[in-house]
Amino acid sequence: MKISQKGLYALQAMMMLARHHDQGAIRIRDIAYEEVLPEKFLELILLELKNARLVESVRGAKGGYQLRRPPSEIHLSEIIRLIDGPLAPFGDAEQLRSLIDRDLEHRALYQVFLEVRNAAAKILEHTTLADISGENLSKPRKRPRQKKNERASVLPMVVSGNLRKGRE
Amino acid sequence: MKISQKGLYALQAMMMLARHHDQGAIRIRDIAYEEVLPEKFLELILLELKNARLVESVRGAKGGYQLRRPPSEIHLSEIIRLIDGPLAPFGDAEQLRSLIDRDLEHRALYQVFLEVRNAAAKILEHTTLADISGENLSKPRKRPRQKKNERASVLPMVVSGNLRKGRE
DNA sequence: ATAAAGCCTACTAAACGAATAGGGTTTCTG
DNA sequence: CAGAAACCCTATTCGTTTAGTAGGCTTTAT
Repeated sequence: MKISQKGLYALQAMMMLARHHDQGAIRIRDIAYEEVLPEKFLELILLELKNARLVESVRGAKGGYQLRRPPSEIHLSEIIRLIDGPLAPFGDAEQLRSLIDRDLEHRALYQVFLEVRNAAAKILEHTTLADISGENLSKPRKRPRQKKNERASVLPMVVSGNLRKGRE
Repeated sequence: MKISQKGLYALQAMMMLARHHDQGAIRIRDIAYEEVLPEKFLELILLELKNARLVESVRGAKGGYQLRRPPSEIHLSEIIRLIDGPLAPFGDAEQLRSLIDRDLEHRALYQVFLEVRNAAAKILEHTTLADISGENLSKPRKRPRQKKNERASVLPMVVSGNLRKGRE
């Protein structure tokens, strides 16, 4: 899966809405300004997010956008799938399963593709806006406590020694 | 990371060359025929694989292509990075690390992207052509034995109960 | 009434993806 | 040594996608 510029904008906008959750509707202009996104393009993205029922709009003067669910119940996978399509590196999961069944010659290759998509899904289907938007101001009633540097579960802290091999 | 049609062709061609490893050079036409790939397009791909020194060519009549290393020493990540670029879902690993350092607002998001890329890298940097090309005829001197259904390490056997949620 | 918002469709320029075309160069073989 | 058989390499094409921009329409607060 490739995340496009548009996909990144969508994620950033959603993070911003998560930060300002329970502050009522936020205007497109304010989101665009705060996140430094092209306003008209953002408008299209929010429209899409609204049609997918991830956000809701308030029309007319004093209108704007807000999340339809609490940040802790919106997974990154939902946003990414909506804007950039399936998580699999090639085709989608269903297609890969079918190829694994039918294309004996390349079965093992598609199996690897499916493994990659499952690894991505595992992460993105378990990470929510609450995990990444730095707004544990709302309901942080889980786990003992953590002074600063919250969301320790999501940030693997340096991710450890990394197989680096030239490019990438 | 998104694997393009071209990337898939490259992987298929390499798998084919792996199967016919130690049989000398194979003509483009034969690869194209056996794998059912557009011949002229495949030619470009092989040229690229040659320039990246993953394969070598024999020119003139009776010429063709062959792997430069044994299949067990060619990782899928090498082919994918060459043809389709970095494994990260957005930018590349280096860029993501830099964004994690510099963009405090979106730090956690980029961290998630990096996790996804690391998960993909872990799989693709550890899977070789030998693992997926079904040619354990060469040097199968590892692990006790396995009658049929070899390469058990690579095929997670159904991948277990899968978080399925509508699309993907 | 009017201004402030979101709604929605259309358009565009540039880049990318997937090929195709065709002549050039090298090498085997008779 | 003359073909023919291969790979070599650059250019071109055509359709799609990406990343926007434009602008009028509708709804609502004041």
